[in-house]
Amino acid sequence: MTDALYRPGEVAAKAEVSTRTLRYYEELGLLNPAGHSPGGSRRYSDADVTRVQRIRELQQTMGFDLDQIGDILRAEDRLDELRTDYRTGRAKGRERDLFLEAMEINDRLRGQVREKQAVLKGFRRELDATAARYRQVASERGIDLDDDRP
Amino acid sequence: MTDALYRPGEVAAKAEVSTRTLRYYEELGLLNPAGHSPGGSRRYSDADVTRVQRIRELQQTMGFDLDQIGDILRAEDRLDELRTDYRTGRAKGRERDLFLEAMEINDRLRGQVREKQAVLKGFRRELDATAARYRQVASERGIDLDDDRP
DNA sequence: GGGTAAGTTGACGTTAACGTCAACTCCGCA
DNA sequence: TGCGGAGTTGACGTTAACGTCAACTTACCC
Repeated sequence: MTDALYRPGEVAAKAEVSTRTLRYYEELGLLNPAGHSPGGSRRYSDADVTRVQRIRELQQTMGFDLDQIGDILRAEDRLDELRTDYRTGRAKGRERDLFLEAMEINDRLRGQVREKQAVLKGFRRELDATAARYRQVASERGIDLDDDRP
Repeated sequence: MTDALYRPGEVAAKAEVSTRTLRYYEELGLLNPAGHSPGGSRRYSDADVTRVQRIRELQQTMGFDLDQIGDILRAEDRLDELRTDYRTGRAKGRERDLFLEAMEINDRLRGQVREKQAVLKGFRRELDATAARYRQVASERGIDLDDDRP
């Protein structure tokens, strides 16, 4: 249970973003500092740090824009909410509805990921096929591609 | 061998982009109309159309920006060039070098795709795991998620 | 407790990837 | 051959995702 709080600069370094970016994410409602110093300076938790890293991953390698990322994060936050509701017994007779909502959110995300995976797979197949063609022609011509000649 | 030529508006419709986008791609050197009408209006070939579609795919689902896409397209164009050089015998004694260059280009692209695939796989595993947890807890509690109650 | 590095808000600047006029020109066909 | 829709260049507008600068205020460290 590490409940350390970090200053903006530290978080920025850890997540490889600028402090401006942290404030921008906050402005968009994607990130909220775990707390503030008595003077009003932002203090971030470990969870905040991983959240920033997650945003970057979703943005860079998944290609989502910050708006879609907002949707995803809100969905995930909602899942956490539902879980707590459930565990604290606050769900009363609504457990099944909670589960259904949670799984619907989950399914939506999975759909998006699968789509991207399919496109990537196709792209990669092309590349592999091209590589194979090169190798074959080379071998037909008796050219050794693996040998590192001086 | 369909050597039909299309007008900007037709291409825009086929590829679901604006004519402005076509001119922008041309400005960036990503796309060059197969020809022009006597009066100077652009005329595109089928190859041009698929090139536009490819640009969009690389941009939207692969998350590359137009600059990186430029690199990729140039690499692929270079591969074509090498192939023609090779087939027309223009390569003389350089065949092996040509192959090596071609495969290096190919490998770079494959590396980028693999990276993205890895991240996607991880993301999807998380989602699957979450879904599995929900299902398990639900079954433990005797909640039937598949049934559509009225 | 005083200096300096770090943080704050506010505002304007920047870049990519187009959208949107405006003012002409071109193309196809009746 | 004339006319309405499609195309052309040039220029300026727009949005997302920050960068940057200014003018202060806070936070630590000796």
